[in-house]
Amino acid sequence: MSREAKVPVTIVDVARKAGVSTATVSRVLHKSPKVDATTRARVQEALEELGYSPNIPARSLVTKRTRTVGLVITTIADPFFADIVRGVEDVAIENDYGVILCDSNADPEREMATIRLFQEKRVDGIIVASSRVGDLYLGLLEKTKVPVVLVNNEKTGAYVYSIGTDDVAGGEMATEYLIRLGHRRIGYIAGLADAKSNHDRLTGYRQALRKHGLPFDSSFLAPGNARPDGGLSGMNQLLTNCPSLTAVFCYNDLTAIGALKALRIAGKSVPDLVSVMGYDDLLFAAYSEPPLTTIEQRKYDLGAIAMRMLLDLQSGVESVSNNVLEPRLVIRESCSPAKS
Amino acid sequence: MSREAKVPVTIVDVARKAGVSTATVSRVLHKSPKVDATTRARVQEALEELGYSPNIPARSLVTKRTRTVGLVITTIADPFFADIVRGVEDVAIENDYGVILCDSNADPEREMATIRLFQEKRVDGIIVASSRVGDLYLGLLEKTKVPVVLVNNEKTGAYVYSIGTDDVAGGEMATEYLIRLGHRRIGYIAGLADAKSNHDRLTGYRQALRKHGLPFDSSFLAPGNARPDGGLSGMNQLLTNCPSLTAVFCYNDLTAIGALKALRIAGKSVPDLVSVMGYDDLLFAAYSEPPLTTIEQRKYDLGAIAMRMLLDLQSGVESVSNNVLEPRLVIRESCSPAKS
DNA sequence: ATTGCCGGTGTAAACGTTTACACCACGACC
DNA sequence: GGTCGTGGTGTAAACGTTTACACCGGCAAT
Repeated sequence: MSREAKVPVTIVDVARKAGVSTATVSRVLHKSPKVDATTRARVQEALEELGYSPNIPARSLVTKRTRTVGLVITTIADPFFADIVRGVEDVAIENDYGVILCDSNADPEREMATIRLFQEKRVDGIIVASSRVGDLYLGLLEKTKVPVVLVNNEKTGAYVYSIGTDDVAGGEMATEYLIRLGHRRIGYIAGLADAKSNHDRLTGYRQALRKHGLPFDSSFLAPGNARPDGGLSGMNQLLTNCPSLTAVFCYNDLTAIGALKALRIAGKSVPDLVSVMGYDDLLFAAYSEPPLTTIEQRKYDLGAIAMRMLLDLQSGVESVSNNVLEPRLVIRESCSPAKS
Repeated sequence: MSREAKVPVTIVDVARKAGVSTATVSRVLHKSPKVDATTRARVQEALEELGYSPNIPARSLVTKRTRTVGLVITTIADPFFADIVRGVEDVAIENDYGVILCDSNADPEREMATIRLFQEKRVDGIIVASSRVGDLYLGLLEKTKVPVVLVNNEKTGAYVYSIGTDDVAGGEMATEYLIRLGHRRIGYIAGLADAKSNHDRLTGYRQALRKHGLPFDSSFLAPGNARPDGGLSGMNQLLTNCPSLTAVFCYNDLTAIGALKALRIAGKSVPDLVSVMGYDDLLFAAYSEPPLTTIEQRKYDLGAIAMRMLLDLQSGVESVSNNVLEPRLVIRESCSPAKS
């Protein structure tokens, strides 16, 4: 306003202006009770007038807290991770934390660069939603003691916590629904082979089969890559190898839209000739043709809870180390009773 | 290895171990040429053995550079922004920069919190891909002198630079293609009303109409929100108000998939009865039913270039202040010649 | 009236770097 | 044999905070 703010206003400028020491300024900044009301007011005013903005890096130097967390995900291009990011961020910003994002793209070199960056920036915690990587990080945290929370990838170890969806339950739920609809020959199009979530969903699938006395046939399995193109090629493979399939469970919704496209090209109508089940319940699942029956994960909550765990860890609250959220079946139109 | 690293290894630990001063250690860290080869080797070794990791916040205190940029986007849930984020990040990490991400969600309160956070963290630059917000930021940067680059939202001002797609060309290109296919009554489903990109695309649409001597009819315009639900309701409105439309240009692909769904529900087949044009060329545009004809934006490059501009600004290179990328028409199957 | 306590405040050290400046030894030049 | 670089190194101040500790003055208790 009247006062023209010199670019970097420091605590000593404020102190001088208010006629107090820097210690006192610092105290009012931290709402310490041990400062007289009138002094506080005077400082408050100086703060305003000068347009003071605390220098967090400087503060970090002495407090050893940066109010920053690192978040590494497989790829932001997958809307599933986008929602996780939203969750993390919302609770971070509520608590005046910043989030440094890195998508690893499953590139090991990139991952190492990310770790190094997080270390050098002295982040207060790390959230890893990149299932492939989990293991790599164990080394890091042993040394740096920075708390890590893993999303959808529980692991054990000191300073390691996790939050995830019960993917075996999800896989079972999906498969069981298909079985209930009368399907007997059900395929599975996989995600990234080394992802825990892929492994778990497949386990759920096999569990459901067993539970209903259905044989497991490994030729019903097709590889995928958690992306539409993988769903497309996986479905094509299934179509040529096992034309008798009447339903297919896809690792995720992205895979499913690829499968849908393959089916469309092959002229097999969905769900009349083959039923398609997704996983994740992404936004567009409701908009595909036909709308996708899928398993909902609480993506946003996965992120929000992960961040909250980190916050608790900061403040010394010892939170549970392994959290799991239940998946939920969302019925739309891509699955129908098997023709007998 | 043999040496057990004490958790926070500082430059003085290294100096002691190598028998040199901290200044020398700092010099080898920065590859200063003015250090003897044998000394350098000795320091190098100490560095390794101690597992030293520089403390960036501490460094920032003296250099006044944090190697961090702030990125604010409308919402990470829109894959368009996800790609921008990827672009920013890729070039950031290549240059050892960190990116603090914030999605504003078009919430003004949230936006202010974001700005404050960026300020306090003393970011070296800010990238704004949240068109609505641009203006808000002008105030901030006047004071802090931190360089800002705006994506798809050029503005003028000191310290403000921009990179964007030529949206009026894009809008014109889209509309013109429909006109060439013989369409005469073409609707437009809008995005966020106050977004520059929405305004520009609409301008392009009107320009194409005028160019081909077609009248502009404001009842052919429907509101949207840049999301599928807005596309759905916008299309429904068009369907009831102007049943004679044979084509519709959508603000973006997300809007288009909503429109596609509305059309499907109404039993109007695409593209036979009505042609649908999108914008952005998101990944799933190739997977929708029918595959979407759309205008491609170089989303990734938008982000990458923005980050590069910031980097140039840091190093004093005076880069051009207003960059624009050309859009491109991607023909798939959602548009066909008008039935006469 | 002395003592003790305590609310309120200031002093100064510490955090981990970078860097201007001073210094030293040594060889080259005159 | 001085003088002058000059390559290599160390010293110490600075960056903006927080916080342990000391200090002071006044009030209550004795």
